[in-house]
Amino acid sequence: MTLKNIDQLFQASLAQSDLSAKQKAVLQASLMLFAEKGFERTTTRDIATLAQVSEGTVYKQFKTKQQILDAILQPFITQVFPQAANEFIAELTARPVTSLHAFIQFIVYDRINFGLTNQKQLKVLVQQLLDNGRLLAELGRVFDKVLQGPVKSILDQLQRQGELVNWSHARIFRHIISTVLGYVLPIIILPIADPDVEKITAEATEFLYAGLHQKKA
Amino acid sequence: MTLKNIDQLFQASLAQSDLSAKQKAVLQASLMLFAEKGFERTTTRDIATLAQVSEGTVYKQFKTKQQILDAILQPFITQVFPQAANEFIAELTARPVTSLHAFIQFIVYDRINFGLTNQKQLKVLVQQLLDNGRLLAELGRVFDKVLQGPVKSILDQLQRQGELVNWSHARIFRHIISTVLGYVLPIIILPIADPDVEKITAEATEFLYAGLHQKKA
Amino acid sequence: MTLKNIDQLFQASLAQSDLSAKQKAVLQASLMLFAEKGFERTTTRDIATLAQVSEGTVYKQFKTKQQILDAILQPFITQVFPQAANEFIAELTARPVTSLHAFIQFIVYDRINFGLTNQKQLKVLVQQLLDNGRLLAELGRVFDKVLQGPVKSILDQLQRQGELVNWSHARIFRHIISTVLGYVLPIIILPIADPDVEKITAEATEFLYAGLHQKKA
Amino acid sequence: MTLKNIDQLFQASLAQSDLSAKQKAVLQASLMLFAEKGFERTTTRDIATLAQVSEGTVYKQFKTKQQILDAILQPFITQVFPQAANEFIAELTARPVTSLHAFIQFIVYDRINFGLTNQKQLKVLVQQLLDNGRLLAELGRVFDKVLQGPVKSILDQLQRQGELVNWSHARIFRHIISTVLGYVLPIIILPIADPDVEKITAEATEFLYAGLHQKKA
DNA sequence: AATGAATGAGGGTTCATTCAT
DNA sequence: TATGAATGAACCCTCATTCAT
Repeated sequence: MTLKNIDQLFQASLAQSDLSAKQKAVLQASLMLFAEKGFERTTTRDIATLAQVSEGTVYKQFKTKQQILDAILQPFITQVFPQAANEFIAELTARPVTSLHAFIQFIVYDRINFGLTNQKQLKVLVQQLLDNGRLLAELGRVFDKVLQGPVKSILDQLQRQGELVNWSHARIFRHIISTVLGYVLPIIILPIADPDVEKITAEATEFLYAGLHQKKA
Repeated sequence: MTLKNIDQLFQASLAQSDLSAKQKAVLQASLMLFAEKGFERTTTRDIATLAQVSEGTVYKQFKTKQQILDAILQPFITQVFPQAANEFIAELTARPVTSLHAFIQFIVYDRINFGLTNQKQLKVLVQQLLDNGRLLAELGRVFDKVLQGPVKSILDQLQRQGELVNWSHARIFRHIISTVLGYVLPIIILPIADPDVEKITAEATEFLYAGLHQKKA
Repeated sequence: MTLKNIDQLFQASLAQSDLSAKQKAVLQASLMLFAEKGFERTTTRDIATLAQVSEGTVYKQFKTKQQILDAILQPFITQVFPQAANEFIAELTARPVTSLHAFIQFIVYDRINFGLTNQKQLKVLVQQLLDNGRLLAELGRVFDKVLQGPVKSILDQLQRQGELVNWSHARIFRHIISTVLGYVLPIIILPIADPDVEKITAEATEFLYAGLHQKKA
Repeated sequence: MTLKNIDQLFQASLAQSDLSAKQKAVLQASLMLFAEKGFERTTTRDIATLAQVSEGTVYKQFKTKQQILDAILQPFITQVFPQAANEFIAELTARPVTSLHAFIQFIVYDRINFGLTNQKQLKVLVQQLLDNGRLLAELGRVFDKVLQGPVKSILDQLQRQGELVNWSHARIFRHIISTVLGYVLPIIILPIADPDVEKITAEATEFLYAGLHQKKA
């Protein structure tokens, strides 16, 4: 069974770390608070309180508040995102790609759900990405990796079939991502209560398909 | 002569305000510092020093540090963006819309330049948008307004001509914006030294045109 | 009129500094507390309270607690001790040196009084000298300077008269200092209530005279 | 074979105590660290680490950090110093006292060597003596005791022979100690690399002999 | 007995904000 | 009006001490 939720992936990542239960609670609480109020406005006392732990315990494992943030971000880069990518790839390869439209529809639906399921976590990440170029760079590397595996062969196949425009895979990905984010980010930021996922998916898919499919000569 | 630079618009906005020269210097300095280091990491002493003003003076006009931020953000909403929108509209109406492709090309080129010219200011804004939903909402209202004026008639015309897909203007705008941001935001965040504006414009235009033009029956 | 009291010299040193009244109060309070409880056991809150000042004010002038200590020690080196040395020299030159015995008697009496009058200040200094070799080195330089001026001519003269042993002035000084400290330091550390200055002076003088005067062939 | 080194005496003192090996390691490590960085700047974690012991173990025997210091200081008072004194006395009695000059020369040479061999330990002690008057008082009692045994008879004999001035033994001792410390303490504090023991001994002996021997009528 | 994770009071320091001059 | 010294709450972090295992 696949995990579609960053929380679960984050838990799993924590589970296989050598941190004690309390240290994990610290990271957990930090994630919540950083998402809610931002890094700067979260105090170490807040963290300790929410984690039901003393302030001293917070600093047992992590030397500084910044290291807590790093400890949260690092698994995102090295674990959560690759893992999410892998599962995404797994689902992709599980089903035979019948057409470009089906492919786009799947991706859009999958990623929109992913985004909406993990609103809180994405918010922290986006905030940090803004003054942490390194983070974005590493995230870029994850995308590159995704673009190598089965995605590459699917795109190649679709291009060979003359269904998909002959652009670089990176460019195609950029368009897909920005279109999806065009729907997801506003929802994350304002928070919109009940987004109509079906409608969103339909709209994004329709636009992307039109933009990416090969026009017949 | 038109202003393409937020700085100039911001100056102009300040000029017609009833703030003293020192208060303007405070806002100016605050903008610089908030962009550079973020709101939280900027101290009122930093601001006073850069503005060549005493800390007391900073608090003469603004009751709190937060009010300084508001004072910067408010003109963005009420002045800078509408002004930018108006100029954008003015340029748009100045030239007769010959075709959807030309229209898209113009918008994309114009907005990409706008974005790249104002990287610093946009960074502050994006940062604030993340934990200030109200800001995004107001920004949305500005967009709505832009979508009423000449843009509306242009889009209507293009749709009547059968060139532009029959989607809502808001949706069309969303696709344009997200596609442009897909190129601009990475440049703002990492900072990429010399972006190839021509290539970016060509790619975004090509994709948007394909995605938005009406397929003949 | 001469100042025999480090407190007064310290005040005078403060008076001609550009520190505000509150900053001076901070240094004053720090001196008291460092003497009483030691540097480490004195908190910045203690200092603020005794100085009748907020903790923020303590840090207006001095960036760290250590800098407060430095600010106290530095004038000791550059002002208080040279000043004390100068006054000592002045008194020395004021009276014609009639004999080695009178010379020793005067020095011993003067320095013992100096030490007993400034017990508290000396205690801070001695404590700091222990883990601040630089301080001792600079103090050494002050002694060197004292050994140049009129003291030099007096010792030279006494040696030429065949009254004083033909040792280096530094060595002679070392013996004088250690003998005086042999009486003064125990009083400073335990604190002995009412030291018999007359008796102490007599004993130290008798011993030093015996040790330092030239035995006739 | 005699022990001239406080370390060895301290070891011996530990050996006959009922402390476990780990507790001894704690005291050992504490001594090292207190000497190096001072009591306040030494953390219990430092001690535990150097002693290769857990922090819990440190607190098994000693209720507080202060008790560790006490546990170190107490043997100095009750064991190390008396032991050192006894050995000093033993050596003294082993050789017949031929003259005042030989007596002084022996003491000076012996104590200067003692001081230079145990620089680190003396530094801790001196530091503690400064804000621990009780310690100095007890040290005084040790001196008193030394002044009772064979030293007393030697001094008596020298005084009867008309070689040694007729001052109280305490006073004579004070002069000897302060003269020796006048050479030893500066070496301990700055640390001077290679002190010329021969020269120091010669100088101190010469001065003390002149100061203490009986002038013929 | 030994461990070391956990505690929490308190330390030095910062900084938004106030106010006497 | 403008200043910047002064304030003090609150921050991040340390460390002596405790206690479950």
